[in-house]
Amino acid sequence: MKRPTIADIARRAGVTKSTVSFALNGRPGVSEATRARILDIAREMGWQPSRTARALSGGRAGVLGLVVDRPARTLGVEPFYMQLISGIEAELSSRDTALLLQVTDDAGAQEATYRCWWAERRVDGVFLVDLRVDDERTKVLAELGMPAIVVGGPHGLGGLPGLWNDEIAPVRAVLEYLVALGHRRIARVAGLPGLWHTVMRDEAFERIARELGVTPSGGTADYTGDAAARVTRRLLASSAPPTAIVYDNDVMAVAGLGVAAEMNIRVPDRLSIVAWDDSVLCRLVHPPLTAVGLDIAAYGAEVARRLADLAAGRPVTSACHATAVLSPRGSTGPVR
Amino acid sequence: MKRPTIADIARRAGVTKSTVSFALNGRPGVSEATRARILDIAREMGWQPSRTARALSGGRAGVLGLVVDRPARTLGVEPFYMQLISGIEAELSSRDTALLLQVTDDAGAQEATYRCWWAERRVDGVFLVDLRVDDERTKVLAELGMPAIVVGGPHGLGGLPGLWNDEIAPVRAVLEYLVALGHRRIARVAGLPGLWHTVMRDEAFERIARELGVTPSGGTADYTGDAAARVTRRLLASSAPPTAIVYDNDVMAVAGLGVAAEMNIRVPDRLSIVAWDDSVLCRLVHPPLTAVGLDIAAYGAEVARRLADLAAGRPVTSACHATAVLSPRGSTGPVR
DNA sequence: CCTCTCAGGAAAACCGGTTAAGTGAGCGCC
DNA sequence: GGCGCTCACTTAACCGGTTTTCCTGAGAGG
Repeated sequence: MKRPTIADIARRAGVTKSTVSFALNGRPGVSEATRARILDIAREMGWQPSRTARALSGGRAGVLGLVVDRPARTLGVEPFYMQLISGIEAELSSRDTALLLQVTDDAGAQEATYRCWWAERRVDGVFLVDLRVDDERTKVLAELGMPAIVVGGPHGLGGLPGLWNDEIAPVRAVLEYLVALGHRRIARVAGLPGLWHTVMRDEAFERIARELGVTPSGGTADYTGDAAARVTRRLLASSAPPTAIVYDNDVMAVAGLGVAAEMNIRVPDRLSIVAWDDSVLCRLVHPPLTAVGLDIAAYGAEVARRLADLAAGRPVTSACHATAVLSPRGSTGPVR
Repeated sequence: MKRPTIADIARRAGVTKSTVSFALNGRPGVSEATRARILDIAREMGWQPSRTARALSGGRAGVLGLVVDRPARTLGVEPFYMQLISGIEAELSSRDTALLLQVTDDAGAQEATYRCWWAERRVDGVFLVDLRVDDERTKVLAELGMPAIVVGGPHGLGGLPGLWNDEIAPVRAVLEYLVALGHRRIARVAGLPGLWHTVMRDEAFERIARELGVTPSGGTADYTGDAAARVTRRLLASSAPPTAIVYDNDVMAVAGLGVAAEMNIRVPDRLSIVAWDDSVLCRLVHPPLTAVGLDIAAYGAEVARRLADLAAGRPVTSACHATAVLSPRGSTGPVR
């Protein structure tokens, strides 16, 4: 009960392997009658092409890779990646391409993973996420000549194409919204320093805040609730505490809300909270969090589309994908 | 600048491909001197075996598959899967095996995916998660003769080995804990009906509650915050509302906490909340949630180990992996 | 000195496809 | 009638490994 191969089909059809291959792939050089007969036999025998054989012969693995290096615990609770992955998946599955996932705790191992995957021809290309400023990985990928797309990063990094989102406009939207509510002391709890979008937002926040006559303050955390809680406690315990805090992801914002509850600071009466990375998490808590978000699954799909094109040899340009929009909910209100 | 193949090594070493293959795989039939020379050359040329070639020749893909069919939005916020995946990953990467992931919204497509993967020899085996009672998938897998392990299900399903956790003892632990705090009206918000562990917990909850003289109540939700919130509102609005609610996952428990806040019901003063599936999410909110949990990453690693063994042809038995433990935190307290 | 044995390595088949090159029949055209 | 052309298909090489079979030469033993 072995699975059928094209050789089996060829034998049954009384032709050769190559004819079968041509017929099954819809290429010219086979008469319609023969083609129909071959297709019938293939269907009847339940033939499916062997991925590995195709990959070996065609030189393409039909697999794209994604390395995520955040500790498992952090990763689990942060919706961003799962949404991105599911968006990528949706696009790839329609293209008959698979996603190879690697979850690491070690940033250094990532480069090694890329080298290994490429050397083994295990993947046709990779998604580069969590781009840092002066990211070494872009150089490695460029050097390897490995198709790669920078998810959330600018163009021109080692010549790799990127797909990013507008990080400036949402910062302005959030600040103008808070200012309109009367807030003048606004803090920002930033995510991992060194990440490209963190730097972008930091810079925009500082600049636009001053422009709007707001006193910016803030701190840095690593996207975990614990770190965000520490920063939030410090901010709220200061002599001139902020009346609004903007968090760089949803997890930290929820943690901030928890700290407010713990300190008996009512939200939004005495403190407004805004989350980046809108997700169900924001609507899970009470009050629901005002958040800046976009359709991450759609973003993932677009990124996947571009990387697939790139891996297939088609040229891909860099682009800005979308601008996150602000969804006001219960966690923000006029300053007392 | 092509990557080196064993043929290149053979040419440089003045031997044949087969000798190189034997040398590189540590098989007998090659003199130590020749072996050392070949290994040197291979290292110098930066040779890496081609996955696809190995897979084609050896008949093994070096890939294990996981199909998760929950909508992207739900999945993203639920830490369980990411932790499981990262545990699986950790184990597999040390075995030089990859994880193929498919995220579906459609339960029906899952069976097709298995068939396709197996026909294309894309994977050597699959993880079967979210086991339902009378699950059709076990039959399909058994029929295909595809190595598979049931994650969180009993033994004997179509002969597939399983690795599950003790679902009974934690139910007893939670109920005894709540009873000791004086609770007599305890509700349970169950997860997706039809899932094996939901049924197990339902049954255990009912039985042990009666045994302890507790009036059980409850409802069913689909693991989403929205559904859990609806059920919670109904429970709390009833004439004899529960003094404690046990939720089948962390996301629903957080939603329940939100509903309590929205209804001005103080936790734990007037309502105690217990979450299954402990995760950072439980410690993110205020008060932090009392939860029943276990090391899911370790569970994933053990499951991966077993499936890898199975795919390699080694016999694997079913087993109970662990018993979740109760971590009391701020969301539970003595009944008023 | 002849044979037997066996290690070390060569040759070739194989896995399941793709693809370039070759072949023979049928046909139109001058 | 011969030439060239196209069509439909065959032959054979190739992808990069693994594995089986076969060959050769050296050393041991009688």
